[in-house]
Amino acid sequence: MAVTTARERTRHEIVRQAMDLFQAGGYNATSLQDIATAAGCSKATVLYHFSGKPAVLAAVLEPAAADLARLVAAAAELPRAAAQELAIRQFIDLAVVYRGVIDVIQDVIPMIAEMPEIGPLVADGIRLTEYMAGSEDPLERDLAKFAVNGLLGECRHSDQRTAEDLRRLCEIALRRLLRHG
Amino acid sequence: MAVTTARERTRHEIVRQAMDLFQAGGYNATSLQDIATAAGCSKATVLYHFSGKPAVLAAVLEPAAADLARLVAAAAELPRAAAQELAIRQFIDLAVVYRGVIDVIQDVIPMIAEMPEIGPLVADGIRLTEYMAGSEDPLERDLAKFAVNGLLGECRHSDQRTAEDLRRLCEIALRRLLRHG
DNA sequence: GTCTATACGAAGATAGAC
DNA sequence: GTCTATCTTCGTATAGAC
Repeated sequence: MAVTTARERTRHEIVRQAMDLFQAGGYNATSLQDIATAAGCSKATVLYHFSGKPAVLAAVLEPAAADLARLVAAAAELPRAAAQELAIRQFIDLAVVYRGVIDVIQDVIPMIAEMPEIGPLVADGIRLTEYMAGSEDPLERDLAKFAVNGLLGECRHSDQRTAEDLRRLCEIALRRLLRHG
Repeated sequence: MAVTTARERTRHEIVRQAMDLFQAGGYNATSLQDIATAAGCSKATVLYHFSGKPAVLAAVLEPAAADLARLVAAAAELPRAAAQELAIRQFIDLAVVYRGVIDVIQDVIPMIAEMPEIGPLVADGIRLTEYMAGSEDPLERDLAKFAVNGLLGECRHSDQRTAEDLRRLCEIALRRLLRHG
């Protein structure tokens, strides 16, 4: 698919500009008009390519969502202890790589229930916390969710922290919080 | 002050209804019209009593903000180890008592920078994490923030968990994350 | 002082011309 | 496929009734 249609070019440019705007100013503070202006088209054009603002968000999150889905699928093939090991290690990798995207997600958590477009991402996220817990004990599961919430918070304004600092902090926090069972 | 003026009654009713609506549907999803209708007055009346929607939020958060300010002031009087002890124990108490309010705060974190009305609350929250860290080591401070972020997340949809479960989870998580130094 | 009525600009979204 | 024009609802502002 080296052929790039006009449709694909416009779509891609909208997603690219939306990503930058979401990261710089947050999802809610970015209007469709802002995105349209940055992409060099009209608001109506954005809404021709995407069914609404949430659909633009879903397109921005898509690469991270795909990697997360791959991780969850891989963990499903493993025995519990190995799945926990994989989930923890890979989750930190994903968090570091996609920390800008996670910063965007923060903005949006309160409205997740009203955005079916990113439902699969959320479902995979929950499944990941279950693998990270490494147990069906409700307390361990809550601690895993606690860990993920803490990590999400650390990705806020993630441009003010180096990738190495973030990785080190995540490793220590997850080691302290999890696998005490 | 047993005398309740009409002014105070209207104001109080607006705050009470706003609290319920914010908790049920979130701050962003609740319009001034919703609040006015629930309180049995017009949108303009809400804006007569409060300078804008953020001011309504500040009034809703005020009791929690006052208790947090008292806690921070008390911690400031103590030596570091005692302040850490107090901060951790009391923070859990506040989180359990005000878990509904914390649920509301979640909705609003992304826009905190543009809401000077709740600036003092935020400043006290940051100071509290410093006491909870019990050290000026940047890593311990980040872990304390990590702990607070995790706890905020656990207060989401807090009506689906008993106060005892929440308290137990918080105590375990904070014990694991903090005072390892 | 307390409140209603009305109006404004910007938001997300839709309809229809080109 | 992209545009302009339009709709509704939001937060906000103000003029004036009682």
